[in-house]
Amino acid sequence: MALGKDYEGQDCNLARALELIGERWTLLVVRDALYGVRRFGDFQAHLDIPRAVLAERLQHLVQAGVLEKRRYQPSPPRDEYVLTGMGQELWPVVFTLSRWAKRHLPHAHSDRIYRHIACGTELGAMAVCPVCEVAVPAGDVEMSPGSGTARLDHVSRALDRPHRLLQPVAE
Amino acid sequence: MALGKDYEGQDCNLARALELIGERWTLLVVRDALYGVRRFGDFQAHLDIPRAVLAERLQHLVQAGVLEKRRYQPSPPRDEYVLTGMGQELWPVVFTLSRWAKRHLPHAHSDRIYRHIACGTELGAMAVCPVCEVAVPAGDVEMSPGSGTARLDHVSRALDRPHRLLQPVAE
DNA sequence: CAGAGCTGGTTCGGTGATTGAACTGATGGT
DNA sequence: ACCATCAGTTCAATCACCGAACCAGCTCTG
Repeated sequence: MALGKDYEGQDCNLARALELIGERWTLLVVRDALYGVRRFGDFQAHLDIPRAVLAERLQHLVQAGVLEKRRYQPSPPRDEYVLTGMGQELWPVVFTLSRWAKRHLPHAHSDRIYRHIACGTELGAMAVCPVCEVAVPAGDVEMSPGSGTARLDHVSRALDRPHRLLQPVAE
Repeated sequence: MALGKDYEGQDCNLARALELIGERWTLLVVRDALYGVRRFGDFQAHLDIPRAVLAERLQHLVQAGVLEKRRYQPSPPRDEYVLTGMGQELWPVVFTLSRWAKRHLPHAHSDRIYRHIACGTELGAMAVCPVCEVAVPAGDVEMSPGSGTARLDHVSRALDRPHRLLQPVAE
């Protein structure tokens, strides 16, 4: 969002959360991270976001402890951004909101399907597996794309195959 | 946020949802509506939001079908904004995000407590009642304020007493 | 009946965030 | 030496947000 960025007067958990992940693009960055996107260029290609904004958002998320910046090769020095435990626990938020949109917003096409890997069942309300009756964490979820994407970048193509959440997208 | 407002390239439910409720203030308006705030002046007093922005957000939410504008007195003509079914189903989103903030963000004080009215149990993950084992809709939730608010407006004071969600705040 | 007050907005100039395009810098491949 | 890749940074123009002031319909009070 273009937000002035704080909600100072609101002494409320929700407002605190929104100061962090309520900024424009931020929750989509988290979603991509859940999908296994880790590199600056991959976020950029998939989200089509101005590089300056992406850099700023990643830095915020690292500062807040949602992402961790981690060197994956020494030379040339390259870093990747990986979700921390705290970041992974945003999965229910992302899932719940996405599910709401699917049920209530008209133009929500491209419905990806999320299954509990242990049993293959599609997740129900609140990211709970209706068979196992447990809340399924992101790492135990497989995503299969619904109708395929209209995007052509390499990240979108990689995500067009069934894919375990948090697993790095194949290059 | 100052958000540009669309995420055109993202053929994704989440992006659709964020185009609507991802704008600055919007989710706080929904939260207040869940708390039973209905009138323009009450939203304004409680959120401390510029009136122009509030007017625009309310209009968006009405257009999208999240809120309904309803005349509550003929003369002088006065309207109130009430959550539709679609709007009420944002409760799990609000609860999940609020709970995440409470668990993971440092300065999340003022933790309100949410109980299942039928049995008095505090809600667990995903807005599920741990005793009854059902997902509790907003109308069956009672909120009690945790540590009391720092705000002095009449809406905050009204919400400082235990209160059933969706029930209009007493004037 | 004049004037003040309440509710629910709209208008407006100034500030700050976002955008896209161009540029940098370190490194590696040929 | 030359080109390419990755991960950013810089910059001018645009857009959204901000707060304060203004407005309109109606009612209440003196």
